[in-house]
Amino acid sequence: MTKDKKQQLSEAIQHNVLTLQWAPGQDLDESSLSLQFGLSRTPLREVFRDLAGQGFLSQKQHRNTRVAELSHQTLREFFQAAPMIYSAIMRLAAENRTSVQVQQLEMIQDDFEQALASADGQARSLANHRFHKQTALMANNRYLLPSFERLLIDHTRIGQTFFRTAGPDQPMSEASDHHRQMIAAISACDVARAGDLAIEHWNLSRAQFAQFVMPQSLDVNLGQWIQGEPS
Amino acid sequence: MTKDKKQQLSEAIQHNVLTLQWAPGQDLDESSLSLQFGLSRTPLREVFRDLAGQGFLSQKQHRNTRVAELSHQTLREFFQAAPMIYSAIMRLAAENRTSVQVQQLEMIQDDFEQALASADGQARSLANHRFHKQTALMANNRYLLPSFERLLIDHTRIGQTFFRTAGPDQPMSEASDHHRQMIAAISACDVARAGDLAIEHWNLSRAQFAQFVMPQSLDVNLGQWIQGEPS
DNA sequence: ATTTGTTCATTTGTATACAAACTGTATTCA
DNA sequence: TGAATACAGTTTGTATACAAATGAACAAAT
Repeated sequence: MTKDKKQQLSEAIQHNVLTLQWAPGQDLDESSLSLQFGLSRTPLREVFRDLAGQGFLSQKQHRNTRVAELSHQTLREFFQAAPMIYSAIMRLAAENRTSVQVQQLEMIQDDFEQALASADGQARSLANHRFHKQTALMANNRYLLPSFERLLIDHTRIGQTFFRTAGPDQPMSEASDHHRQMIAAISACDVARAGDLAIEHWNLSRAQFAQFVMPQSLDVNLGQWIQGEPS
Repeated sequence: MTKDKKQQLSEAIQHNVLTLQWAPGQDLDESSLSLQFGLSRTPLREVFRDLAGQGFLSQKQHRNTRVAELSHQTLREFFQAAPMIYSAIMRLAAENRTSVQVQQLEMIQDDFEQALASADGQARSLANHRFHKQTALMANNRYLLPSFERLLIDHTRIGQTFFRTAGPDQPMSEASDHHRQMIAAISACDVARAGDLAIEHWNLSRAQFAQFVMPQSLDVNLGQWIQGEPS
């Protein structure tokens, strides 16, 4: 049972984008990818279009498809939207979750803790991604989902540095504690508590961002400077 | 300068979906549409995919593309998400707007008032759609935008009945007043006031929904009953 | 009489050839 | 030398032919 090739391609792209193996703004080549995945350009372009719609890639007329940019302006918009959406998703998850979904979330959290124990930054980060994606599934709201997923994509990309660098110590285990408390709140349908936890968890992330992102954001500005200067 | 055919097609589809000329759940035929618009199936399918990603259409593997459904469950999710997103967009619009955008919004509002004066329900509804879409542009946040646009699509579809039925009297002029006050708040960068107005405006909509939508929602349930019964 | 299986027509999905648009290089002219 | 332009090569966009999947009609069997 070889899984759908388009699905495989889509997941591979998502993986490469989320883990920063493909850098923000990086160009993608249709023909080489279609060769690599044994697909013709038509279905490949459909996958590109889907992923562009979801915020993984970005497309412009007659220009090559790129990995979605991650600029200074992007970060600003991110901070404006994230706390509200995260807490809303968490509240709705507590309200609408099914018990099966709670069990799945617990399994995902087990994976996350295992990943934390390992030294593999990508595994940690992706497990964290899956955890939050599952909460969004539990919230079960088609209107909020697209915004949340876009936030999560960039949150995961920004968090790469953090998950790669940090050991299995303080802030990591704090995040994991939050996850456990979230599961408890969601499981108990405690809407208010779930919302509060989202904010608390978010504040932890914000601290990480301040530490790890700002240098990168500086790099971006530097790049613009260099481009603007005479050679 | 004949505009891009794909663009034309996309706008035509959006129009038909928003005005309910194409009913929720209605099947679309690729070959007939591609004939009609003088496009081959390849670019047509790309437009379908885009619009499905934006929430106008819905697609499933090996099944024909349909107009996005509008079910009882959808409405429930709509009411859970709309107040929060609407007020957030309005607050951000007040924060981030440019003066050019304010001028554009005023022009759109003029169109809206003209449409109200006319008897054309579609024109009213679409003008209202454009007004709110412009506020979303002013909010200038790529994360919130997709959720807001999805909400607006279904808001406009649900509102069709209302805009078609009502005369140019009480609730209509109240909505228009709200728009004017929103423009003032946004123009003055009064973030809190803009957020409050969004809620107020939304409550007006909610009242309309209670009046006009519930019968439709009953129809849906009825349809399910009939299907479940032996003939 | 209802269910199960098979066939065929229709529709969706993919490959490929071709057309249009863009990018970089070289050449021309001031 | 420098700007503008024309050309070539590469990449994106479209048309079309073909393959795969689905659903409806009909036959067979329990």
